[in-house]
Amino acid sequence: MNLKQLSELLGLSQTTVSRALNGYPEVNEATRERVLQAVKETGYRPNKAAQRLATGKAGSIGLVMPTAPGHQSDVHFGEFLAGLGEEAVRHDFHFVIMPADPDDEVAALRRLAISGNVDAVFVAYMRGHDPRLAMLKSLSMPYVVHGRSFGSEPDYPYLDIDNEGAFYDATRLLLQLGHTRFALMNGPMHLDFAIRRRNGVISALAERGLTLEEGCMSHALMTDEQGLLAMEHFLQLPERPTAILCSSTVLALGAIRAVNQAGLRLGEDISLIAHDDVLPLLKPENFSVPLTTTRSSLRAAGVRIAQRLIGTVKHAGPFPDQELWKTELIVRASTGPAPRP
Amino acid sequence: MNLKQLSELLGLSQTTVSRALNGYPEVNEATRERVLQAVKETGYRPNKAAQRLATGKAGSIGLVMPTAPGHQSDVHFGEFLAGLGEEAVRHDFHFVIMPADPDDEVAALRRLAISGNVDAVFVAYMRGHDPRLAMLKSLSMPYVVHGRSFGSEPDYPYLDIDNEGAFYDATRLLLQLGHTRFALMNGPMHLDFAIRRRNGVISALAERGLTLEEGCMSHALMTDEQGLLAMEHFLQLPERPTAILCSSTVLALGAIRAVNQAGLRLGEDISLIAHDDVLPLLKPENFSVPLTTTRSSLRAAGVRIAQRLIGTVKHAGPFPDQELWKTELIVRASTGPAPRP
DNA sequence: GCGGTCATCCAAAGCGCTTTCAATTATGTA
DNA sequence: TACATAATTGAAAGCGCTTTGGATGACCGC
Repeated sequence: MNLKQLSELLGLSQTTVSRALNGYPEVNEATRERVLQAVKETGYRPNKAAQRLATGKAGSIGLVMPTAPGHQSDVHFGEFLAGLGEEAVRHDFHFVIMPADPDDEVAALRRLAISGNVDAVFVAYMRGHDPRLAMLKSLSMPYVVHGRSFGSEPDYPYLDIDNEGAFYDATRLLLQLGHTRFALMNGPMHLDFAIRRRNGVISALAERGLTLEEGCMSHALMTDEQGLLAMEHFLQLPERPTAILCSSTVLALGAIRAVNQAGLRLGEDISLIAHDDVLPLLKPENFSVPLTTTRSSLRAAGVRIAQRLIGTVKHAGPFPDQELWKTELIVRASTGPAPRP
Repeated sequence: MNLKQLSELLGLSQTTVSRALNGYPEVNEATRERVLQAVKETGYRPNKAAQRLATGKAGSIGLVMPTAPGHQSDVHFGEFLAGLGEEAVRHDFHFVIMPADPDDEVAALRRLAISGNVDAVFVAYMRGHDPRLAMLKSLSMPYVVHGRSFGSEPDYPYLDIDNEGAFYDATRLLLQLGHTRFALMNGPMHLDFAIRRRNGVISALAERGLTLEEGCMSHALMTDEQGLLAMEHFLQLPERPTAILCSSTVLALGAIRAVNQAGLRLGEDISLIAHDDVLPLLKPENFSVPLTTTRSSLRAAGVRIAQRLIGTVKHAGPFPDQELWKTELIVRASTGPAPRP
């Protein structure tokens, strides 16, 4: 069933039927009713491809999913997607996901954008001086970035959390508890959030005249294995750190395993604060020693970004171009006073 | 830049350019070279919407993502998606993800299929007597199902793992170790895999004249919390089970927490075998007591399903309609001889 | 009774591509 | 040399929808 058939069935022109369907005012209410009724009976659905060709609108937002044979799928990604989805479903939008090799993201993003398959794109895993920004700006397609790009002019639409503030506050808490030997277990160094978190830690330490040694910093993929390795390394240092800042509860998972294996007690010998993206799988309160965390829901960020993207496409009101969310610092049992030497 | 402009630029007809681009044989090689060169220089990309309208092919596969405000995002889903993506990227396919309320999946699937946005669909989280099967069959669109539907005629294309066999074998192993009191921690009862796994356990037990009490079975969402709750319940039974079969490493996470909290030792007081979907986040060998598991990679299943789907759309050779993968039973430290009474 | 305003509706022109049917030229064959 | 055959290329007809630019009456005020 297509428009032509439907209009013939009704004895109307395609024009009128199309207008009735799309809520144009210049069609008689009685006629509109008749059309709507016929749609119900026949189960007519407009062909999206044709609609898109005619209007240029696709009703979908696009994103690039980094993936490769060896590439670990990222829980964070799934959680974010769930947030996007939650909002998209309310507006009858869908996503187009373009899987791409992580090395090929710029090109993949461009392909996606000019494919005509999407009305807007969303970009995550921002890096310092991210090359995608220039590309996005040249594209004249709505976009929102999750995170920011350190070193780039902040003149693009983004939603980010205050990573620096979060880790600054967390570090201050540990300082107040008397800790003096710190270590930071971070995400890959080229990623924006990792840069800012490190800066947060460093500036809080600097206020007390402390510094973060190179050996007390790890930058790695946020997997539990890397957490284990990093922590094992920290624990073997001559001046073993007593305060650990950790960029993810996933890293914390491995880190705590290392702590246990070393026969140390979390919250007593070692204090640890992790950033919590509110992954359903990894609740900080469910760790054997509940984790002190800086919290910000990744899923909520997904919802918000979808809102902004879809809103922009639909020309529904203006949206703030830049949003910076504060995180919460939630104290649980994994932090305690620095052990007496 | 569109086809018309490109063809004018080249002094050729749209027909010839189109054919050159799509690899038709009836175009002179020299001409084809010239066209390809021009494409490079101009950066021309065919408009997908137009292509789709003309051919009816979309170059994408669709799937429904269950999601809702309260709905927990599922790690299993993300992992599967990664597998699909890995294969899709090789063929320049993308996905269209339609987020939908879990109660609305049949309708969402239908909408997706007839939207014209996808060439094939994929369906997961199969249930007993799944109503989506009838719908899919009526659709005349290629599809592959992950899992099967207990109680339905197996005349649809699927990829499944031998859930019954896996849990049968696991149960037998525990029987051989001398266990006699069993419990099963399963996924939601309406899901096909849960039904089959339960049957596997029951039939292995039956061979020894044993049965699985109603109280020794839990059917719940596969989250660590549910694992904790279920295990706490099991541990309070008068005849406490010593052998636990567990449908997911995620459930096991919570279950083991309960075991530890009760002061029991895994692998000694309690033996546990979990099914391992090979989630990067949850490696059985990284548990404090490494887990004995039945293993089958969810990601590999994703890759394979994408292969079949894309292959079918591209008319690339015939594919087996039904595949049943065996699982591996890998013994680690979480299983041991039944404790002496 | 006439120009003017509304309220409705329609014919037809795209949107950018693929594909059928035909035309044109080059190549071989008798 | 004349004719069948193969190799290339094009014109034009869709694919199913939206939208522009009129029609066609009905209704009004003068």
